[in-house]
Parts: sequence; structure tokens; C-alpha cells
Amino acid sequence: MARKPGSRADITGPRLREVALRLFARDGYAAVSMRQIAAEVGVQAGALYLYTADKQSLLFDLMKSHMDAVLAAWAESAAPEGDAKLRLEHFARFHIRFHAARADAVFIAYMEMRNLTPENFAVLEDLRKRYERELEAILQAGQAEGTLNVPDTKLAAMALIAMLTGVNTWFREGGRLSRDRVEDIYVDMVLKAAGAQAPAGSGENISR
Amino acid sequence: MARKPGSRADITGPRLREVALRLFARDGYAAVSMRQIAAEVGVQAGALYLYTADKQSLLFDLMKSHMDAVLAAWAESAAPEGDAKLRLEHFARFHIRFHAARADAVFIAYMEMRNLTPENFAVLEDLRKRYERELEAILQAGQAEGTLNVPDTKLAAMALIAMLTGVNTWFREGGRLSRDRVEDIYVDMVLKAAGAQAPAGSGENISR
DNA sequence: CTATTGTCACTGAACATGCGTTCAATTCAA
DNA sequence: TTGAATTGAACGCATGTTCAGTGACAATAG
Repeated sequence: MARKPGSRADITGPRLREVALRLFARDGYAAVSMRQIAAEVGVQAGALYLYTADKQSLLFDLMKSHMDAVLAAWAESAAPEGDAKLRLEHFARFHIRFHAARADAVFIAYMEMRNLTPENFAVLEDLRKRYERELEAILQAGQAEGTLNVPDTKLAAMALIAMLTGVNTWFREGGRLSRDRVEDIYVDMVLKAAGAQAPAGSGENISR
Repeated sequence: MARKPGSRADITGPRLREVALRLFARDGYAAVSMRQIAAEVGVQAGALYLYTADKQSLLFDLMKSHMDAVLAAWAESAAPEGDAKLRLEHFARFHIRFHAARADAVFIAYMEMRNLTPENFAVLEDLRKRYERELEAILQAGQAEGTLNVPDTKLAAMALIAMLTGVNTWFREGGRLSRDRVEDIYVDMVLKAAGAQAPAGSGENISR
């Protein structure tokens, strides 16, 4: 046998990426073999090398695509007119929603950094920092305005992102809390942690 | 050659665990071979099997020892008399200090869960949840007292721990901020996120 | 203080298996 | 009929683990 019936490059290519994303997220880059990926794609291992230079590039492409998508989506998301507190809420909601919709990619982006070559690592770290700086800029503006109060904007940015990204480690659709409810609670905690004054009328508790 | 001069079981055993902890943390469980570990211990790979049944047990033992140590240290740490807000601060400081002192073990405990067999996974998840419940109990008490204000104690416990543990991903001794300063800032954010009223006299900012 | 013994700690080779990757051959789609 | 998509075998190497063999040490005997 050689070429298979129904084989098409514009199908196998994307499928490779889908499968690799899912398997890397589930079992980890090092624990997934090219033969496993090929089996799920429905192809022999050799055929994968028509679509990726090697395993490392496959990982890097997945991670870079994800980070590019995050930054692009953030840039396109309509930043609300208003004070930094409003923009912080916008950021928190954006972050939770975007990341909830791509749990696998997020997981890989956080877990597999150490499996990148130094060059690839540097590229992705730069993108990650760029995203962090978006949040930091909001915190700085809030500090200047007086609508937020954080002792150290750099540190707070990392702390808040760690908290927000943590949602992904436990949230599963259909659990005790709805996705919207979880989002509201996290937003509430983020705003409080950043020293925002309680919004008018929200009182001491948020309810739904 | 056979037995080496100066060889002693009470030295090689602990060394194996030290080396494995460091290498697993640096490169990941799957990426570290028994031969690599053996080389750093200063021994041939076969000798490791005098000290561990297999690679999986080695990982599990390291992770379980860590979680046992966390829970034991927390149980022994003198819980302060006082309201939940005070106890939350105590928890936050305990967590940051204990985890900062064992960065490698913490990293492994978070990253390598998926490399455990289902049975070992269950054991460790149980220990992790036990620790989470310690924090949750404080939050519940605070909610009842009125000294804290969290919309959902279970969720808040996970969120706060994610934030606190995030310190380990970036903090390095000798950086821009001292360990104590970082601790203070995180404690400030944790208390705020949990809806604690500002401590008398602390005003809007913490300074040092 | 020396000789002898037994066990302890370790070596080094071997085993079967799996890995990432390459490539000539082959078959299907256009 | 041509070129694209894929196979399947092969490469060299690394993996976790086992085990017979052996040198080094501790305890004992003389």
C-alpha cells in the first residue's frame, strides 16, 4: 500500500494539529509519541513529516499559535472607554472566557515551556510577557488614577494572571457552578485584590 | 569492579531522592532517565533499584513526602488565636514561606500529577484537597464572623492557593524584591481578595 | 592484632521494547 | 500521465528493568 483513498493534505494537516494538541494536553509532550499521534490521525508515522519538520516544531507551532491568538483576540476585543477599574474587569472577563474556550492550548502553554529549545522558549516567553504587560499597564493606570491600589504592578499582574489561569485546572462544564457564575466570582476577587473600591450598589456581596 | 570504596546505603538512598527531585523539577519526569539520575548520584543505573522499586514509585514517594510535609508543617504551625482574618494571614504567610523553601518539590507536585498511576494520583489528590480544606475552613469561619467576605469559599480557596503558589514560578532570590517584601504584597492581595477590611492603621497602601 | 567469614553495595552486560526520523517504493487524485 | 500523499521498512539509539558476578566492608574467631 502507499497513498490511501481519500487522502488530502488540507485535511491531514489540520487533523495532525488537533490530535497533537489534545494528546499533548492529556499526557504531556514527552509522553506522546509520533506513532501515537499518527495512529489517531489515521496515518503512518512517516506521513506526519510532510506537515511538520519534527516533533519539537510541532509543539512550538501549537504554542506560538496559541499565544498569537491570545494577543490578537485581546487587541481586537473592544477595550471599554472608562477608568482602569472598568478595564481591569474587562481584562479579567476576557481572560477567563478566552482561556476557558481553549483549555488544551492553555494547559500546554503553561506546562510544556521546559520542553522547548532555548530559542523557541525565548520567543514564547516574550509573547507571554507582552500579555502580562497589557494587564500591568491597566494596573499602573489605575494606580495613577486612584481607582486601583496595588503595591507593585509587576508582581500583581503575575499574581492575578496565576489566579485567573488557575480556573482551568479545575473548572468543568456541568459542575456545581455555571461558567458565568465562576466568571463573576473571579472578577470580584480580582477587583478586590487590585484594591478597587466596591462598585456603587454592589454592596458587600455579589449575588445572582 | 563491583562494590565501590566508600559506598554506603544510608548515603546513596537520600542522594537518589535529592537528585531525582532536582532533575524531575528541572526537566520533567518523562524527560529524565534512570541512567541520568544514576550518573548524578555517582552510581550505575542498576544500583538505583536497591532504593526504589521502579521509576513510578520514585516519583510517587517524592510527591507524597512533600504533601505529607506540607500538612504536617501546617498542623504544627501554631495557629494564632483570633479571628479568621488573622488566621488567613497566618495561612498565607505559612504557604508562601513553606513553598518558597521547597520550590522543586512544589513544582513537581503541580506538574507531574498526570504521570502518576491512577491509584497514586488518587492518594495525592486526596492530600491536596485536605490542604485546600484547611484554607476553606478559615474562609468559612470568616464569612460566618463577618471578618471576611467571599462569594464561594470552595472556589476562593482554590483561587487563592493558585495565586500563592504562582509565586514559585517567578520568584528568585536576589531579584528586584526581597522575599519578605514579596510575602507582604501577596498577603495584602490575599486579604483584599478575601474581602477582609483593611487592618486598623494600614491605610490604603502597605509600605516598607 | 590478624584471619576469616558473610553480607552488603554495586557493576556491567543484557533484554525487549520503543523512540524520532528518513526514504525508496507505490498508489491514488487530478 | 503526472505529481502529490502515503506506506512500511529500516536506522541507530535510548529506555526501564533484571541479575549473575564481585569487590568492600563489618563482625567474629583465634
